[in-house]
Amino acid sequence: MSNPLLLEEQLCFPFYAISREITKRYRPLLEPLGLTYPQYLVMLVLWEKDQQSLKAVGERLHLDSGTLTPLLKKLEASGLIERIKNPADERHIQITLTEKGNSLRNEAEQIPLALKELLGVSEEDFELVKQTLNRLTIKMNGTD
Amino acid sequence: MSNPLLLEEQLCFPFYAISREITKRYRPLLEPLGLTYPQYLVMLVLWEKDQQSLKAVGERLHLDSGTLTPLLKKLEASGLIERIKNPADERHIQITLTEKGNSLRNEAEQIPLALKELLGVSEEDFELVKQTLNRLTIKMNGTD
DNA sequence: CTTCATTAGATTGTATACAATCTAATTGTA
DNA sequence: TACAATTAGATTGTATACAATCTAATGAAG
Repeated sequence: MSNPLLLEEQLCFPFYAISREITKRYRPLLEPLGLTYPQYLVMLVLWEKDQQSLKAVGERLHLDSGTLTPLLKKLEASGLIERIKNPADERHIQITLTEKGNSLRNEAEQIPLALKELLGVSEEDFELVKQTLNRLTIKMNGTD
Repeated sequence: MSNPLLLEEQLCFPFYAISREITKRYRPLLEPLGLTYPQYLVMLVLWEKDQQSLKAVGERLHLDSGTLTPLLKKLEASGLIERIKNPADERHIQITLTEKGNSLRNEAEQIPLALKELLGVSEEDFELVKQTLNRLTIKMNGTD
């Protein structure tokens, strides 16, 4: 029986390491767009569906207001989004893409393919990993 | 052809989300030991092999001095490690476990199993994911 | 022996994460 | 209608990450 405290035995570590590695490889692709990786994720969510509340975006990305409030303010300062209180319920803010935020989508469209090439992962591996992770996510959520 | 900018189409996002979710689930297990998750990883590395330089630990965890210096100072403040300049080459610091740091290992030994149960991942899934990720790591490193 | 390049850590500045708390707005209910 | 509970965001405080820069120590070449 091997040492259960070996780094390689932990499921956690590969996720931690790979996640950071991927983020790092996004950087040069996102820099021309003026986005960080979490900011890019927020933009993805908004490009899918404009005009969402902070809470809705947060649920999609599993991020709370402590993370999103400053991040959204930065995107607002960059002129990509607007944060407007919902008149119907002033507790909500509506996050809306600006013209600039919308058109940034065109440039972003090249990123997924460019990243795949940067990672050097084959299409089969890509699909295998995606499916494996989806299974894992479902299982993990099941214990919530 | 589906939208390549869909969040679910990104390989990146599951890693990002799962990695943070796992870290979150470690928290209640590590809190009694007075460790954060990255601090726990450093301790794992030191329990494997005591007396390493910051650089060696960093290479194992893919972390640089910008992250490790403050983290190691916290572990030192907790009395778990010592940071001593190597007399043979004063550019290196030797990171050494204290008595307390060594004995913490006994309490840590229960954590991997406890986490597995917390995640609710079957042994087969656990192995499948581990192998899939190892393959991916190799591929990714291949492009370095 | 000196000087220049290299190396290991430390430091600085920016950007997340996230628990905990706070505040204002809304809702449920006696 | 009052008023407690709930809810959405904002704020605060702590702990990473990491690029970029700095510093001190070592090594290499002339």
